[in-house]
Amino acid sequence: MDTSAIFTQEPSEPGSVRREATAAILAAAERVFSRGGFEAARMAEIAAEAGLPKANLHYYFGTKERLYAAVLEDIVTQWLDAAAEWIVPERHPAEALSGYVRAKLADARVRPGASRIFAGELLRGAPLVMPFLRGELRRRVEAMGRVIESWSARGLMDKVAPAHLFFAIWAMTQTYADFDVQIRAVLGEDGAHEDETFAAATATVTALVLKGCGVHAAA
Amino acid sequence: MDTSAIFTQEPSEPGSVRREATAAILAAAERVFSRGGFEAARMAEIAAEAGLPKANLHYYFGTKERLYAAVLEDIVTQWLDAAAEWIVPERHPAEALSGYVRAKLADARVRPGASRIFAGELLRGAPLVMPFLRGELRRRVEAMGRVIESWSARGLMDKVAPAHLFFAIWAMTQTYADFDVQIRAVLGEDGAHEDETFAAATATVTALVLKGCGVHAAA
DNA sequence: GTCTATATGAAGATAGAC
DNA sequence: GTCTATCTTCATATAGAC
Repeated sequence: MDTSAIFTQEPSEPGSVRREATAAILAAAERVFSRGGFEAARMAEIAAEAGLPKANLHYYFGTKERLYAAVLEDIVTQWLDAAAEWIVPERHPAEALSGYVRAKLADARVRPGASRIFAGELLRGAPLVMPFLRGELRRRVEAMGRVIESWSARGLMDKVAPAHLFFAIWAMTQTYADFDVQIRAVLGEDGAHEDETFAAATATVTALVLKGCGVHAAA
Repeated sequence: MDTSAIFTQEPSEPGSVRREATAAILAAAERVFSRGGFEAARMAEIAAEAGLPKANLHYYFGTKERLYAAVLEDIVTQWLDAAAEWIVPERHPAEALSGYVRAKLADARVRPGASRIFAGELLRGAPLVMPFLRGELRRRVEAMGRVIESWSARGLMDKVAPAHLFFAIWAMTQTYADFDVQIRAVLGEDGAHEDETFAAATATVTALVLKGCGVHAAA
């Protein structure tokens, strides 16, 4: 073991302890909140997973609700990027929609907890994310809706109700994270067939969206 | 007011008080559990909505968990009937799938609380409905899957992964109950355009399913 | 800045009168 | 069978030593 790092180490960059602690707390909180939502989560459990005393959580975040809000903020921020990357007028709808579906399904698989926390927040009536839903999300859906309409106008796909198409895509993809337990139970999974399940899900959802919207194969 | 009913009334049919009380408790419990799931629900709140003292809930149902289980049982029982009515080999898939989608969307609109309670239970990891998922539901999906495959074999629709098709249908329809708050926020609803929203949802989901599965119009 | 030990309040459950 | 009053438990939050 190289112990020289002790000597070459910076004399504690300001906020480095804070940054590591808050990062550990946020990661632990995402895991715990994803299991049973806000109410079921216990501050003591989050503290234990973060490897810190319970009092530190209150020191850094004040209340349970503010910690939960910080986790939600994290999730929502990353949420919008995938859509902005794929749903752009320059792409052909075949590429855009299949790419978006694939990205959403991959995210549901890699980071199911984030989707579940968001789902739980909506089920509760969205007390905390309501401003986001009515503001930023609504504007994004309107903008993406105009992209869809431009594709329809160019004859690249059928006319559809754009917002409802997004509701459908979100529902079909996020169900693999949110209701994962149901899917495993019905398919009788022991975890061994994960790759086939993912492939079948991708094929099914992509086909429903592309053929369902009458998207012509890209030239 | 006709007070003669006091005299003509039966001398209290056995169990009628019990039946009315348990029905009131179950109805109140479904409303309260649908708002924030098991953990967030308060026995005092259910009692208040049922118009009964809190102790009566414990008298009739023992614990909060058993009351919750009774509500879930109610929901799950009604759950399977719609599927059994529509997904049968005698029907043409165009009629069967569109009828099933319409029934699920109508249910999501009329009884959104039931869908939300089930969603919350799945999000928690399905501690109580797991036996149902692995047993009855799994068998039903397998049976309905054979119906789908028979339609494909007869050339009435494309070959699809039947279980994933059902996951997609459930997701797209139940999202209108579970994430109702998000849909209203994005569409900017004040409750005035409910009928148009329902019509657009039905049209969009039906088109995605029928065209997505390559179902030919019924002869 | 960090953590132990404790206060405070709330919710599920029950004892016991009616 | 019904309900009031109370017990018990436990989770959030904080006070105060280090």
